[in-house]
This record gives sequence, C-alpha cells and structure tokens, in this order.
Amino acid sequence: MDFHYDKISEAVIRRLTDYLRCVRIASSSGETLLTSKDISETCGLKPSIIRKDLALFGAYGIKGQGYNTNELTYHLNNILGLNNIKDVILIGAGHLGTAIARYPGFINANFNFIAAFDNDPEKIGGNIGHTNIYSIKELNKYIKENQIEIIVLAVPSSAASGIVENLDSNIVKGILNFTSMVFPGRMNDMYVHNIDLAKELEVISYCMKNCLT
Amino acid sequence: MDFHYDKISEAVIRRLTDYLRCVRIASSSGETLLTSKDISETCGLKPSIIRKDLALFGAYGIKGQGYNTNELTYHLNNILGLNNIKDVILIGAGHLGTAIARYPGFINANFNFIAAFDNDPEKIGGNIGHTNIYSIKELNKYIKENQIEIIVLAVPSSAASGIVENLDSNIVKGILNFTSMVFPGRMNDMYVHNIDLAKELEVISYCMKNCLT
DNA sequence: TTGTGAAAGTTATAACTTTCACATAGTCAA
DNA sequence: TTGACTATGTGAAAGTTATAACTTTCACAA
Repeated sequence: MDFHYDKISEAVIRRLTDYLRCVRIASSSGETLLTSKDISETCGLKPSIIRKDLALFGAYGIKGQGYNTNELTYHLNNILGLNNIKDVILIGAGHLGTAIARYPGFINANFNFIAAFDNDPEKIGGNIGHTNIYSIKELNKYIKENQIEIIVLAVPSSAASGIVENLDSNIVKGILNFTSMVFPGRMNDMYVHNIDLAKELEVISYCMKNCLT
Repeated sequence: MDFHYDKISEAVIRRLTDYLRCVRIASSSGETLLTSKDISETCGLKPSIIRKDLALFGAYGIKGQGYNTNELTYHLNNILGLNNIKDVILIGAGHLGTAIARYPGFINANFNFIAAFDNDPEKIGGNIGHTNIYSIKELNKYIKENQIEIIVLAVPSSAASGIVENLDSNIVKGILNFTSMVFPGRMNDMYVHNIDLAKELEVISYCMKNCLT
C-alpha cells in the first residue's frame, strides 16, 4: 500500500471520516454500491472532490458503477488506521466522560475504553458499562504498565493543564481534549485535538446572523 | 459595523472561535493585553493569520502593544452573534444530551437550554439543572409557541431522520446534530452541523499511523 | 462479441488562503 | 519633546485547494 502520505492534507482526512459515516449509513440500509453522487447528496460535498479524495489513495471504484460499500469501508478504515482495535483511556468520569465512553461512534471506529480515571471517591471502583473507574492517582502507573497511547480528557478545565503536563509523552501519542482549556496541536510529540462542543453552535450562530449559504 | 461578510470563509469563522477561547483563558488568568504571538502560542497558529483574520473585521489592536482582552472578547462575540442570549432546545435527554446541556462552553457562548424533550416516561417531568424535560410529542407545539430557532439533537441515530424531517423549517434555522446520522449542511434553509465525537480521534489515529506533524 | 451508457479517474485552471516582509503608528522612558 | 521600541495592519507573492471538464474503463444487454 503505497499511499502518497506526504501530500495528504488534514482537510482530506476529515472528509474521509465523513465518507466513512456515509458508507456506514448506506451499508446499514443494505446498499452494496455507492456512487460519488450518492455520497455527495448525503454529506453535502461535490462529487468531484469525493472522487479526487478517494483516488489519492488508490482506485477503489468500478468505472461506470460506483464504489462497493464493503470495499470502501475496508479501505477507509485502513487509511485511517481504524481496522485494529485500539485501547484508549478516559480521564474524568463525569457526565461528559460517561457520555463519551458510551458514544457509539467510538465503537464503530474500533476504539476501546479500557479504563477510566476520576478523583471522586464515590466513582472510583464503579464502572461505565464494561469500563472500570480507577483513582486518578493510578493514572501514570496504568499508562506505563499498559502502554496507553491515546487519552480522552473530560475533566473540569481547571484540572486539564496539570494532567496534560504530567503525561509521559514517550508513551502517550494522542490526546482528545474535551475541556475548555486550549492546547496547541502538537505538544512534546503528542497530537492534541481540542473539541469544543459549543464551537459548531457558534459557527451556526454566525451563519444565521449573516444569512450565509 | 460594516463587516465584509461576503468575503469571509467558514475557516476564518472557525478560527475566530479559537481566538475567543484563547482570550477567555487569558482573561480568566487576569491578562488585559494579548499579542497575536500570545494567541498563536496557545492555539498553534501563526501570528500573521491571526492578525489578518482580526483585521478583516476592523482594527481592534493597539499598534506596538497588542489586543485588549475585554475589547477583543466583545468584538469576537459581536462578530459571531454571541452577545445576546439565545434560547435553544435539547432533543434527547440521555447521557449525551445531559452532558451537552451541562457543558460550560454553551453557557460561555450565551446559549440557554430553555427546554429538553425525550420519549422516556421516566425522564419526562424531570429536569437537567434548570432545564425541564418534556414529552417529545409536545416538541413541535413548543417550537411554534416559543419560536425556537436552534435545536440540539442527541437522540439515538435511528430516530434522527424522523425528527429532522418533521421540524418546521420556517421557524427552526439551525440544527446541531450529535447523532451518527449525516445530514447535508443545508436542508430547507436550515443550517445543519453534524458533530461526531469520534471524528477527531479518527483524525488523530491517521496522524499517529503516519507520523505526521 | 460488440456497442452503449454510466460513473470513476485525471488534468488544467481558477479561486482561495496563507505567509512574508515592511511601513505605520502608538507607547513609554529619558 | 523626542527617539527607540514593539507589535499591528496590509499588500504582494507563494502556495494550496476545489472545480469543471475531459478521458478512460467497466458492466451489461443485444
């Protein structure tokens, strides 16, 4: 598989995740063949960019027919690195953390919440589904022993910096930050993505205010 | 306020929301003056693009000094339309819906969850903080009587299409979709933004797999 | 086996975005 | 009052991305 990785922008990758969702929806309703036009109608992009994005990674389509949903699912998962189950841990088992751990999208993408951590004695020892909740004091030990590469952060914002600064960046490679603290995208070789649930609503607010298309 | 709205891209607007978060953080730690370099170090962008973005909407900075945090907060909120409180309703009062309604980011952005709706008899009549939970059967009546423009959707994916299709698009202007169903960005004049909590983790997965910077 | 139609893959170009570098102007200290 | 300093605002250039239009190839039917 020789992808032209060096030329691929993050915008392309983001769109691939959209295509994947569209294919999942189509698959689940029994479709076996999907055209770039079909995908475009679901996710609101133009067919040409969908074809171009997919062609960057190889010719997966059947000319004159479209894309086979199973094949496309496999290839998209493969490109994104989602074909293998990956263990992640959750830090912060409050309302948001709980909702995240139960969110079906993580399961679809093969992410497995192997453990959760909190500082609330009432939560420690409990669980979220099959995910046990441990004391935050055991966090770094757990990361080291289990070589945890990906962390989902859903603690109060005030606690975020302290936790991130103490992570062992030789082991942890990715952080998904749901707090209101902002971290730069790259910190000591760790990828950090900040997610603000309200962000999209702020964008909608602007669009509504200015009557944009 | 004559902004050059027609020329502003969504990418700019998304960055403005980042700047706003950076300014909030700086303000809360007592800073009164912030340079484009300061902001760049927090959010991982280049100072030049920050200056350019802000200059699109007017000259808010003080040459040789930087940007006054209070003024910048005001202007950013004003540009995005966040200076006034806006009522939104939540559809789906499960784990995710509850977490969303309690998420501090919505309060910061002046969004007020005025009501929630669910079909679970055990939840109806209850509340999330100060937000009462009503039966989903009353949804459209409530939207009409209270002229609700913005909706946050956090129901199971299978229920999403049915709800969206029945919304009165003469009243509702914006939908924040947290389900795994995908809707195009524009539907009958309604702005729809799909949020997949797992999306950013999928992007991180790709970055990790390919050792990108 | 061959012809037709349909949609993938590809290319060239226009449109847009980012970046650099510098002139500008405000601040502060002497 | 003056001069040095600093970071903004801006214009031009470079770089990037999306789009339309085009070519290719596959599948199916006659």
